[in-house]
Amino acid sequence: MPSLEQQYLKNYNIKDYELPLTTVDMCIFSIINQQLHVLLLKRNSFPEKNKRALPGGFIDLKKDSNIEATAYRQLLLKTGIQCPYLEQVESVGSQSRDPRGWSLTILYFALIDIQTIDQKLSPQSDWYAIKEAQKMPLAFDHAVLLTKAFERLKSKTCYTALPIALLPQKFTLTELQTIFEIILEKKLPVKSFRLRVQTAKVVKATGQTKISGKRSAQLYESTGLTADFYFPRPLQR
Amino acid sequence: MPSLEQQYLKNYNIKDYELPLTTVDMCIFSIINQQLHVLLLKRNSFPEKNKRALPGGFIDLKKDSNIEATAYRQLLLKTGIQCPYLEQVESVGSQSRDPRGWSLTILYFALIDIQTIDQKLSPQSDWYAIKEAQKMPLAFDHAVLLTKAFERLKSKTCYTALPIALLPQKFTLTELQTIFEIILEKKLPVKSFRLRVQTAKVVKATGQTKISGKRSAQLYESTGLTADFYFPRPLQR
DNA sequence: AAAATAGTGTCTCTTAGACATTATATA
DNA sequence: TATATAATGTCTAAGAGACACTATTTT
Repeated sequence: MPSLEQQYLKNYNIKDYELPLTTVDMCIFSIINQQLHVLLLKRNSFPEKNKRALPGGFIDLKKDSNIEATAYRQLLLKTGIQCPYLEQVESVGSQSRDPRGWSLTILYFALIDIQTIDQKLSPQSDWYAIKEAQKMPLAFDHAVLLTKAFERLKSKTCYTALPIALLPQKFTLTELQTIFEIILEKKLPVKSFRLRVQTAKVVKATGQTKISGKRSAQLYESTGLTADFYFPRPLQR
Repeated sequence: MPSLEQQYLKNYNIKDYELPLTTVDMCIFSIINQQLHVLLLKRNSFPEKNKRALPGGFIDLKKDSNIEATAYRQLLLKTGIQCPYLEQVESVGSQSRDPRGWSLTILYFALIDIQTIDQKLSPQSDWYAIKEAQKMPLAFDHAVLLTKAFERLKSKTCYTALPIALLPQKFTLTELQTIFEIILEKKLPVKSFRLRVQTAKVVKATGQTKISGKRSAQLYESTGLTADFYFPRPLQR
């Protein structure tokens, strides 16, 4: 004989309740040509057909065992890459953000190094410089989402070494500093930047050097402490 | 003649898609008897009947125009209060967290001063000290949610003046420091704490004093900068 | 006066930021 | 050798943390 709880669950029907349309949207950031870029897709179906949108889509209750799985699936689908830095930003939901009805999106951002993926993007997707993307009329409330994700990235750049995820495995400290400067949209003092990352042990020298411009530079790599390391003092905004 | 997009929306039926069960759950924090407490409800229906759970519930697509509205509605329903500090923590969703099916919750935390509400709680709800609550077998994954919310509170206590929201409008600096110490579970140096909050201008003296113990103390109040102010240097964890 | 709580003085240490200087590679 | 880029030296300022000290109230 089934328990009361088993009976309850047997009779429970999800379709009896009205639920919000739930999606996962992603800001995939990468540095291209010394500028922060974001991946946008041109929508080829209604609603908001032909407008640019953040990559994303519905949670697939069959395929995705949790929301992060949805995010990784979308990322793989759109960029062909498997394991970048992924972070949940926040969830935005309202009656009005999608004409199809009450809808909710869980916003993530990803940091990738575009050089390390040779995968060709779908013809619908393209990289846009943040500043350009923020001027374009994006689908739904994606302009707001983009700003939220960008703000989070800027904010975390002030107190973590997160931007390392935007570089190839080996990089020079000048390259790293440049990435920080691109994100924060301001110059940083060389000496204290180097002291900061080196005393924090978020990078270690590889012994190798890189000859790109004039004098060759030391190549560094992440120590792997990046994800959870917080600098003792944040950079000024 | 309707446009193609209008036709698409007319034929669009939400019920054609499988959607996650979406709820908003809340950690309502308050200081009682010099300890951080959280409001828990005893569930009186399946599933997880009779277990303690965080207050929360389904988004009401008719009543709630956005997710924050759901959070405020739940808060009013459970505590009778209207305008405390409310912050979204994160969203957690998976196949397995609820026996009814794929479910998603958007987790918020609220900070209230229990003294300022004379509202009686429903007989199902009760305050538990964090340490006690973390030892109890909570419904669903609410133990994990509780820990996430507590972690966020601790973390923000290190670089903002957020705990002010746990106090009545007027308070002494010693009271404020005590709240910080309760949350961070460690003693703080008196001199630098006072310097910190005063130079940051997150509190201002009211001119009034409070006679509670021996020597009377100055009463301060929030300057309202609390929400977005970040101290230039975080407290150590 | 004693005790308890409120509040200040002063020192050290760390680290961001400013700015000058040196080092090393290429052309 | 000139030049550009890489990297270091040295100083200042701000603020956290430690610890000793003073102030004010009640009993």
